[in-house]
Amino acid sequence: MDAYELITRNAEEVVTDEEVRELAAEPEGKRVYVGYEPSGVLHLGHLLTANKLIDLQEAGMDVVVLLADVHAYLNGKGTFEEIRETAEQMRAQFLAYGLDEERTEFVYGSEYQLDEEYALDLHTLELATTLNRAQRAMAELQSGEAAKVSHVVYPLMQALDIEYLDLDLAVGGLDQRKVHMLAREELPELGYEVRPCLHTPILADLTTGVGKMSSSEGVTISMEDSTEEIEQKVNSAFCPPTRDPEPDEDGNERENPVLELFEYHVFPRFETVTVERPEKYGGDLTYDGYEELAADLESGELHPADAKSTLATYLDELIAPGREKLREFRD
RNA sequence: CCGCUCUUAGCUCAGCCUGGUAGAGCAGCCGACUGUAGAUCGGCUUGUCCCCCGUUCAAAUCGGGGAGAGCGGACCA
Repeated sequence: MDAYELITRNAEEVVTDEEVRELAAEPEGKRVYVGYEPSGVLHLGHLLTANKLIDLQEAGMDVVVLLADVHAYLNGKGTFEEIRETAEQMRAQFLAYGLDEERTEFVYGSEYQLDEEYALDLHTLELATTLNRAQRAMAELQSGEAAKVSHVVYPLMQALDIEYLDLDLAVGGLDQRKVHMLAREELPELGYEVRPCLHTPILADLTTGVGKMSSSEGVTISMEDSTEEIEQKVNSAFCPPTRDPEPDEDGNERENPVLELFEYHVFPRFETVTVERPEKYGGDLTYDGYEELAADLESGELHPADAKSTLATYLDELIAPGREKLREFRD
């Protein structure tokens, strides 16, 4: 797989393709980042961008993981001390998951976001950005929460981070799109360079296949799940024998979350996938890629129940090391 | 600074006027049917009624005080 392919595989979009191709031509030493608001436990959403970071490391790039403690503070996530604690746990889980410790730089936002120069740039950005624009870019509010000034400052800081971390590429879930577009538009106004960005898909909700999987509602598989919990959650997932399910009664688009997890979590990390199946149902199956597996699910060759038990096994293997780390923190 | 409104199950809310310690829908859980899930059918669970004080035999309900949230006005002009 060449660098460009490695960098862009499983990406929902890159902005712009030309700029990313340029990076791919000479990936060695380029700095890329994802910012995470510290939370104690990583879930599959976090791990999706982590998969991309692993790809980028493999392509030769240097990875910066921003542990966004100031952002968490702005979002009302507690005191700095509490946020630090969860950030440390997060860091340990990322390393356990498979980020290369040698090529990963973990940075706390507070290391530079409180500097005078940063603050002045932030105010310049505030001056240049309409409330409406900032509001559209800000992170989703929890239901019932009222928008605060902190919430609109939040995305502006994300934009500045791209400059201050001296990055060549910004990575995030598709929900970060508006922030990145804001950054591309406003950074030049401050005399800074425009950087390309890359967005991963947003996984569908496990039980319904609708919308996005989130930790605040619905079912999420996370680093703290036991083998049994993973089996149980995967087994209760929505899984019609198709990769393109019909919309639900309310007309909402639905995905097949089981296939999504194979595509975005299992196959990127495993060369081959073996489905263990009783002789009664045809015996074991082996897949080298997502397409074959998806095709077999659609044709009926692979039954959803077997797909699920296999998925649970592989997810458990991915999660086990992080689960171990979390246990250490809690003892 | 002033005024108005709201606070009841995980969520959205009804009940309050005319006191008798609580309900609906959705969600959730369990079972049936499917070799998964969903859909369908059957069953079940859930509460410091925001807090404190008072009136009363009895307060979610009436009175007083307080807290939190939302909205509006005024000031700046």
